[in-house]
Amino acid sequence: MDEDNSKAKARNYRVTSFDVAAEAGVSQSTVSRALAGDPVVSEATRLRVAEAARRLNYSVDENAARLRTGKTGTLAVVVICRPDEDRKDLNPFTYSLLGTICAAASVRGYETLVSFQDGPQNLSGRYEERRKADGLILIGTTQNLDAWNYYRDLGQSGMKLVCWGSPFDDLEWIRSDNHAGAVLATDHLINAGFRQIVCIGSENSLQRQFKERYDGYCEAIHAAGLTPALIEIEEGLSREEQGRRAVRALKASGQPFDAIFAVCDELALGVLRELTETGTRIPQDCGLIGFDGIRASAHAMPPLSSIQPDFTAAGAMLVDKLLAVIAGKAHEQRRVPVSLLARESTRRS
Amino acid sequence: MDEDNSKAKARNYRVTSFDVAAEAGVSQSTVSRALAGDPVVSEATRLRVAEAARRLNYSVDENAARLRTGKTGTLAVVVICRPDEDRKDLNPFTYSLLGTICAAASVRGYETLVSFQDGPQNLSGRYEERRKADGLILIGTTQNLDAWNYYRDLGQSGMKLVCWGSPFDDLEWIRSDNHAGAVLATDHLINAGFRQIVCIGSENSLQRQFKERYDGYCEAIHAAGLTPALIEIEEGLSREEQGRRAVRALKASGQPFDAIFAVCDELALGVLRELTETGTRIPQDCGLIGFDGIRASAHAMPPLSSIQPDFTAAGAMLVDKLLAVIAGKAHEQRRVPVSLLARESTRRS
DNA sequence: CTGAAAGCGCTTACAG
DNA sequence: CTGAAAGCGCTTACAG
Repeated sequence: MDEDNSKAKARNYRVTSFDVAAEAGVSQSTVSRALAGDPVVSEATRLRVAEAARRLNYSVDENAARLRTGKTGTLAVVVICRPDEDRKDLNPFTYSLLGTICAAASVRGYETLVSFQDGPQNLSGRYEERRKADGLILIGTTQNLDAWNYYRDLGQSGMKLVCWGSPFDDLEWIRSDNHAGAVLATDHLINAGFRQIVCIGSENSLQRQFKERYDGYCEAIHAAGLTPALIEIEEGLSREEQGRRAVRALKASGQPFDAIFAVCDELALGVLRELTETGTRIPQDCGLIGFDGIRASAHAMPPLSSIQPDFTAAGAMLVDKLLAVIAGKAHEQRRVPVSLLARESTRRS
Repeated sequence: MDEDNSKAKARNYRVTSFDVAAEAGVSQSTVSRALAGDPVVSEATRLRVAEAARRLNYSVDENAARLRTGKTGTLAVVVICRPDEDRKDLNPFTYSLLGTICAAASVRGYETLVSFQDGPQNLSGRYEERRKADGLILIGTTQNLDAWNYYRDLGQSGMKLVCWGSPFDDLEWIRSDNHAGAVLATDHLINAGFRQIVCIGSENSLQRQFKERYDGYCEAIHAAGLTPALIEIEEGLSREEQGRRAVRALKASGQPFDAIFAVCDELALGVLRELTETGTRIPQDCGLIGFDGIRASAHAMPPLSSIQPDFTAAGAMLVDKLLAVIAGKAHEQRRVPVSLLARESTRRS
């Protein structure tokens, strides 16, 4: 501890560009230009400065640079949580997206300031005003409407903001190609030989993607000359519980079914559990496919077929759209391509 | 788009503390003090300034404040990935930890700068030098040794750094109470009536926690008058594949077993899959418990018993230890408490 | 309790 | 190609 203290004191003096300038025998402005890679400085000088900086273990103070340039080189990522939700229990889909956003930002030379927000005392998106970030990416649950209204207002007032799957059309958004994905899922069931395919999902949810997926399902069902059927999920429950209850409602309805398309994986996991526990075997008695491609669906028994968005593309598109908004340019891309993950739960033997 | 442009131009002029000063009829220094809540300013003045700031929609430019104070109010969180690993496929345990770290930092008034790092071109922890963060929290896989060596060097050279489950003792670390957790898991199996309990794990892995868990297992086994047995996992594979192969090795060995303690959940999921596919029923033919409490284990069929660290405590301890390191204070806590998640995979009926 | 002034460490016109 | 100087927007001794 004591040695550390003396070390800490030695580090208290900060090496600045003036020190490097003295060391290299040039002016401070030249140091700044050389280190920034300004092509106007001669190669010889650039090397001399770089060498001096290395010797002194110098790094640019990016706070000072930012103050001068007005740019932060940082993007804020806000993850909206349910008010009562533990931070560790977030939807894994959200976490995957967070990972690819940070990766995409990094590749483009930006840092990412991440925060998890839920209640009103917790909502704060004024990163631009406080000069902490150049713009903001919003992801997370659509079920926290207060939070989305807060950010909608900020978006209206000119804040640079893009989001994943917004419940509102007046924000800049990116989403999975839900329609195409639902067609893919439904066609997959049809091709496997299933005929009485029920959709467990919603026409009215704030989750716009649920409606989009239901529409895609209907289109594929009609194209095959079959009849669509929807079990609407109950609001205000966990996805797993919604899935369980939808199965009970389906069974109680007497409606015949040989396969289920659940509009998200967490729903599908509840469906799977309820069916299995009540003696319906997957896929022998009932085929099942979800949507989102979360890891848990691969670990389910049997492994659950799903539709997976290209997460890497999703992160890149969110970052690129935000950078376009910041630059005041147009950015038309909105839909992330999806693909089929065919696993055992849809294998008709 | 055109309306937005004019708006953007109008916002181009930045409101500063001087503008607020003029509006409130006080000096700029008073504005700074009033907004910082300095108790020396009179209540009347403070209110007048706050009102003026609100009218002008003013926010402190935190870059400027930081330049002046030398503090960033930011903690860097670096997630170490495997070099070949997709950002979206990270261990869910890591993501849960990331969530609770960000939450704990936020409660303590700090922002979190998050980055995912893998290869050498990608490693950069010099947040302090560049004045981007006051310190760094390191989490993620222990399997990327290059990355850990890089950060070990930074830690040695005085950087403020704490990590989760370091492979090195000379860094400041926090870990689950692995010994107690393993005892909990093993006693749980013993109490359920299992007697031939095999551990699938490692004595030599860089993952120190694997050894700690194995030791806890041995202690509980010996205390019950039973005989321990370890199947050592093979290096360089995915955890799931390691689990599968360990089961094959176990079966090939002819060693009798009626339960398995897998030292992490991802391993346990591979074990579960291999056993189920080869006709061994869980828990009727073999009990199974993992460690880490990841979500996928709850969704497995049957749901997998596990040992769960208190993630909220883990995030808080990491942040508190880092803040202690930054302040030059001692912080003794290192072990995160764990608890048993008893599910079907250990239910002996 | 309040104000005038210095200075944090850069970048970037402006000269040469 | 390089240097001297201004200034980004704050906080905080120093006076009063």
